[in-house]
This record gives sequence, C-alpha cells and structure tokens, in this order.
Amino acid sequence: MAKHEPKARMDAYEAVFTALAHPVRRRILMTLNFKGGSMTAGTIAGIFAHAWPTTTRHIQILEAAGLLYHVQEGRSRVYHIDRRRLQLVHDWLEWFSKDPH
Amino acid sequence: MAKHEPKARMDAYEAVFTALAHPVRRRILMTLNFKGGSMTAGTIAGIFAHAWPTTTRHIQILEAAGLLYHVQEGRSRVYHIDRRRLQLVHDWLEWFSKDPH
DNA sequence: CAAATATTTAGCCTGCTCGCTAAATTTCAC
DNA sequence: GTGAAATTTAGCGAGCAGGCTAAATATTTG
Repeated sequence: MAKHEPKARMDAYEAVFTALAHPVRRRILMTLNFKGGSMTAGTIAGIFAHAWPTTTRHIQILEAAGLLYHVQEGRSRVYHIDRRRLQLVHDWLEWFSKDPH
Repeated sequence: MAKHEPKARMDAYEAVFTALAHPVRRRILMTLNFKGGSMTAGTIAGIFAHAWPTTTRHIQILEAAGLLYHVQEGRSRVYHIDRRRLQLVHDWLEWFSKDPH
C-alpha cells in the first residue's frame, strides 16, 4: 500500500466526504441523478422546504467539492452532476476490499 | 428506482456518512484496516497528537455508525472494523452508475 | 485491598454549520 | 431603460462538533 496518499488527494477526499455528509446535499445529488444529470437552481431549490439561499449554499458546497458544475443559460443556472468525482469515494472504499498485504 | 428508501436505511446512511466526514475517523478506519482489522483503544489513540478522550469520542461515533465494534480483553478494549458496513456507501454510490431508468 | 494500568465519562469552550431575512446582481421583455 | 424573474451574496443567530482537562470506572497485580 501507499504509505500515505498525496496531500492533494487528501484534500479532495476531505471536500467530497464533507459534501456528502449532509442529507440535503445527498438528496440534491440523487435527484439530479434521476432527472438525467442536470437541473436549474430553481428546480433544485423547489425540492426543499428551505429558504432558497439555504439551498444555494448547499449547492455551492457540492460544487466546491467538484461534484457539480454549472452553466449559465439565460437567467437560469443549470447545474450538472459530475459523476466521475464520485469515483473518488469508490477508490477510497477499495482499500477495504483489497487484501491489505 | 425505489421512490424513497426506507427510513431506517436513511438513518444508516446518515450515521455512516457523518462518521466518514471527519479525517481523523477516516484515518482510524484506514489504520485499523491495515493492521489487520483490530487494535486496542490505546494503540489507536497513539496514532494521534490529540488528547485521548478526543480519540475516544471519534471511536464512539464510528461505533455508533456500526463501522466498529469492540471486545473487552482484560483491561484493554480491542476495536474491530466491520467492513460489511462500508458496503452501505458502496450501495449508495451504485445509484449513480446504474442507468437511472 | 492498594496501587497501577487502560480507558471512558463529564463537563467546559470555541468555532463552524446551517438555518433565516434582506439586499444585490444578472438577464430578459416591453 | 424600467420592471420582472432567477439566483446569489451578505450578514445574523442558534446549536452542534470537536478540542481540552479532570474525574470516574473497570481490571489486573502485588
């Protein structure tokens, strides 16, 4: 095994695992996934009883973790899921299925 | 897809993802994994610069999430990893690789 | 049983998370 | 360019997370 993984990767883990720690954020990802991978900010905010700015912040955390990115379309922002980024979690889990020697 | 998963499973996700959100806790799991799956509380605490009670709490969070369990051995507590519980994360990730229809 | 060892429990404090409301920004439509 | 629509930014407040020290709880040993 690699004795320690590079710092950059550690930071990536940190961002991604932190992002996934909140149920609202997991639900945003799930919904996005089922709606084909993209939704406008407004539609995402519409899922929740929360005030809109609350959702905005959750989205930003997901985006900072690289799990989302957005494209401006007219006066709407369309958020897209980046499924590849979830691979990071998968990679982390792999350590536990591999025989550690 | 299941429109919504049962509440119990949601709680399980919540506990596990929360447990994995902290770098110290991820590191405890990793170390445990590489040391063959079990270590005493003292040895685990020895990894970190933290005061011992701080580590105790992290361990408790992992245990509450079902990722660890312990066996008393003399005056030591031996903590064991429960790798099966990590399967939950794997299952969650699966939603994103399956075609959502 | 007294002392030593291994570890947890109790309780305190600081700072970050996540909710809110109000204000600002950007873009489109008339 | 004014107004409406879509969304973010700013900033506040409560509560939880995670660090610490001191005290309590087993368990073994002499």
